[in-house]
Amino acid sequence: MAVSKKDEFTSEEVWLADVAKSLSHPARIKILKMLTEMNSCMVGSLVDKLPLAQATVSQHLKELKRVGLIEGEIDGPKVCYCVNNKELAKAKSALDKLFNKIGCC
Amino acid sequence: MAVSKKDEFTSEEVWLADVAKSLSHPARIKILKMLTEMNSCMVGSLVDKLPLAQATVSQHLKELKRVGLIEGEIDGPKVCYCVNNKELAKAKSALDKLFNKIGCC
DNA sequence: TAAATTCATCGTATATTTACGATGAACGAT
DNA sequence: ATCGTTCATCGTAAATATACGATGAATTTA
Repeated sequence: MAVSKKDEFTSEEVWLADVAKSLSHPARIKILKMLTEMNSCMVGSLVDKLPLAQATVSQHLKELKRVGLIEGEIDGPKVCYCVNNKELAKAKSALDKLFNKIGCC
Repeated sequence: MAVSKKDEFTSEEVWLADVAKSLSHPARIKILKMLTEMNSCMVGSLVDKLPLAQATVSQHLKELKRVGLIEGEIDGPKVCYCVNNKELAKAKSALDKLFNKIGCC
């Protein structure tokens, strides 16, 4: 974008937009589901089940980690990713609040 | 992106990601709130209260309209925008479903 | 009809996102 | 110590997103 104007909005709006951004790619939505469903959560397992290269999956994981929706724990040469229930609940609650606020035009 | 891989995901995942994308900018979140709060919903009124140029606001409205979260009704030389409660409810429900599905790692 | 208002769209510049192969770091196994 | 595995990061290419001024279409008003 030319120059970001995000400073001009409330931090709540910026944060919620950021959470939404982290959910704005089908691969990341699928990853969140997979981390819940799979017993194993090694990156390799995710790569096997996604139509994306390892580097790309790693990038998506980084984005989810950036906003705190997942956490990674190093386990030898592997990394075990896990959803962050606390942050997830916070996001759910904020989205609920937004959707309850809007929609009575 | 190089070449989109979105075809490789379910249409539900793609749609939900698309809804999230439409919420992924603070201006669009603010617009949804404003359309709910304001009695008037003319584009000019939105532009007055946003730190963005008219052309930019129009682009954000287009994005919200694209996914169906708002609708615009022509009223003379003006356009009255309005949240689409039906689509909003659908989005809320789908996000609820997602958040209930994930998060028990 | 002419002028003013309202808004979408075009053109454009810059930033960010998405995707991949290649490389490198960390670790376990041999 | 060397090798293979696992994953993050770098570099890069192409697509999208964000922002704005300028322009144009539609409509109302003078």
